Amino acid sequence: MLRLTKKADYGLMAVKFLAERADTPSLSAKDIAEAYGIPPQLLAKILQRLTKVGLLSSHAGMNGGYALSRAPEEITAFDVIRAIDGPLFITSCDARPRGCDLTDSCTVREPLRKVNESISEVLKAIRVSDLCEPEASRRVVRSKPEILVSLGG
Amino acid sequence: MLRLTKKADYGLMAVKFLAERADTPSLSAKDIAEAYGIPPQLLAKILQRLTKVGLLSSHAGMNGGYALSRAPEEITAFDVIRAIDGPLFITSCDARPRGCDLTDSCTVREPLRKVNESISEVLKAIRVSDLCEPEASRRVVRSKPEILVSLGG
DNA sequence: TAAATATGCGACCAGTCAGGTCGGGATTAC
DNA sequence: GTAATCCCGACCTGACTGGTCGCATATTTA
Repeated sequence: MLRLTKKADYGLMAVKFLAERADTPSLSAKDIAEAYGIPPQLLAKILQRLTKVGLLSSHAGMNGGYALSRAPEEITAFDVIRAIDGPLFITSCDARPRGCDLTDSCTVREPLRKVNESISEVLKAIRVSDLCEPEASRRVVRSKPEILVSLGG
Repeated sequence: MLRLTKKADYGLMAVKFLAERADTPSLSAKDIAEAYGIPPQLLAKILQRLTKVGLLSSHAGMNGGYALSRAPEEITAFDVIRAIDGPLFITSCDARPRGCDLTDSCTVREPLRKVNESISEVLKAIRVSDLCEPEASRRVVRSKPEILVSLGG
């Protein structure tokens, strides 16, 4: 499995959409939802969450809507996903309260934590601006902090 | 979120356990479950799955149990996780039937698929033998196929 | 100022799924 | 033949995801 939620997908799509239309003063949740055919009210909640963490700026009222509050180069996939899905933990143990019952006996926690970090780095290496690139420019992003998996310590 | 299931955790723990005791002729599901305090019946099902895909070999009857069917160096975390959790898809769309409704409009699928591959590579770079290393030898595994995230193509 | 359009937010609901249990059948050692 | 073990499908339950509803608030415009 290891999949992220549909909400995160929607969030990424919306952010990309906003980035591509940075010139447009403000786009409403409805606009974006219609563009992709996703439930407007659901997307609304997602956008609200992204606004709350400061990735988007919002404007209520007529002709209101959302806009990126930072440049597309300054926002990573990691930012978006974490804002929506919460902190990502590859081990189900780490998902809250002081570890699972096996905290003591679990022997694969530590190595997996490292894997977790690697994945985070991969996601952090992807900027929203990367998502927007026209298909022509097939850039290859070498994930900046080279992926290391350090085991046993 | 983006976490793998508890079952996968258990599976990894069990495989590690078996690798560390390769000398022991055969270890039962009960043995392993008790060692870690995990539900025996649940672990049993997990081990059966791992057997089915050929990672473990089983032996019924008294003094029966499980053993790795390959050397610990020949089994990766990816193998174990995929056997238990199924193919890993970071996008919730890819999780089955011919993509979601948005297959056409979804614009982040392709980039995320690349992320998916990167994560797979990370997991493939982790061998069971790596999990077993005594804490002393703090090896650093440079994930072999250098992680590339190629976008827009 | 009233209407229309937006965001903000909490409550709620239904379906899915992960984690776990139960029970019965087949194998093998002693 | 009996005990230990693997094998396997059915089932249950609680949590969570995806989605909806309704209301309050903000802002523009006529």
